[in-house]
Amino acid sequence: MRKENISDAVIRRLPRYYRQLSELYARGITRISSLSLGREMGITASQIRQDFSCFGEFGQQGYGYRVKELCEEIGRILGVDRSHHLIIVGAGRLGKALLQNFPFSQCGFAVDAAFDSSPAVIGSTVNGVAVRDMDTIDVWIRENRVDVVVLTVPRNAAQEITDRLIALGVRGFWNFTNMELNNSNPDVKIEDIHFADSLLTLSYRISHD
Amino acid sequence: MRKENISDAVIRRLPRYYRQLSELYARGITRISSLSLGREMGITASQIRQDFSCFGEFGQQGYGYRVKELCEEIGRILGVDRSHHLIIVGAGRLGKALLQNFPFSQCGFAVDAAFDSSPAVIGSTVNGVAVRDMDTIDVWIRENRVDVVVLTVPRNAAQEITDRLIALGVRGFWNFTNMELNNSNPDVKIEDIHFADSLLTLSYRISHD
DNA sequence: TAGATTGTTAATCGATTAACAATC
DNA sequence: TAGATTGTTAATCGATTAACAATC
Repeated sequence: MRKENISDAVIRRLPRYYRQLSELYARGITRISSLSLGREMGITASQIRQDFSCFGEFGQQGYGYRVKELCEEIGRILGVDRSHHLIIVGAGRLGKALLQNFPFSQCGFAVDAAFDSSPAVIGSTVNGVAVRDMDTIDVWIRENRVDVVVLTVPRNAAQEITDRLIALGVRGFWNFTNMELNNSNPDVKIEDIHFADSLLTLSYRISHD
Repeated sequence: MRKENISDAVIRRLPRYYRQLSELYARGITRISSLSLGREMGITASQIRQDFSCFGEFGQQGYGYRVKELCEEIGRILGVDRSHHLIIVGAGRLGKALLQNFPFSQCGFAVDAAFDSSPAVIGSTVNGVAVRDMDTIDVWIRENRVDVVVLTVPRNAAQEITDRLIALGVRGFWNFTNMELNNSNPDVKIEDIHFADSLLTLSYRISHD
């Protein structure tokens, strides 16, 4: 039974399913049951079937799921096939490291440009992506499709730049600034990467039990 | 009422409380009620009081919480005051970027060394930290305290290196390899940073609703 | 003292798990 | 056909919220 409202917990499991199924496919495995997929991932077969059933009926009774088809299906649900357009705002060390290392295209994202306000990097090219003057971002966004902005600017500039980009119509932010960004517009989606929170969680777990 | 078993959901909120309280303290605010803290963070006062009560009684009826004390208390719970010892395994772009940018000391971690197997980086120093030969890591771990290993090695080497480090007694891993690491030892704590999962979650949310 | 706000118990809500009829 | 495994409904479990006596 397809649902209209998918819970956050389910959504956050989708990339894991996608990753696991891609690996199974790479290993040459063509079919899998919820039971064995669950064993590999450390979750119950029940949960897997519940999760998938939010989006449709992808399996066959008595057989299981076809790995390739299910993987593609989940990819479509995640939007991997949509070739979203993305720009990087802040071409410091972190911005550059992402440009050089992160497989944006595998996630369905085309990196169209990077922006920075430092003359030291403006005009340079990182991994085939031109670094442009931050002052020209307004024009650029009006003339180009931008689905997601990767925020790798300094903490203190983060909120101001975000407000400006939202006003220009940007609706997706991948936030590396370690700042909790304020935003009242429900159409704006912000996904935070909080390195410190992650490390502190680990710190807690090695300090206790 | 102090609890023995703290849920994962609570633990993952602790760094957020810590961050928020640090900011309040920096702003010069000395006291806060669960109600106003909740407003700032977008969670209910009830949840805040429940969360804190897992660890002790930090507030005063009719008054609220002293920001400085509560912040320090949560810091202690997270282990920020313990000066944990950490090494970086894999001094490629990502490892270097973390060394240069991440405030390990603010999280209570001392970075004692980095390791890599490439002669191009062995012997160099990144942000004051020496990059050593991966072949010498066994000896090093035996002679030095290592609470956490930051894993920034290539995907295909990740599992093998992890197994080796676990055998050497390492119990905490901050995993940037984008691999699901297998581990059967319940004392070993692994905290994953899955960039791709995060971006795909964002992709889903901008593609739907 | 009166007002405010805690810590905690009880009620609600939502997510996970179990069970099973449907069917490949 | 018999066995396997799905999709879905019902039961359970856990986490969040509400309520309130205790008390600063």
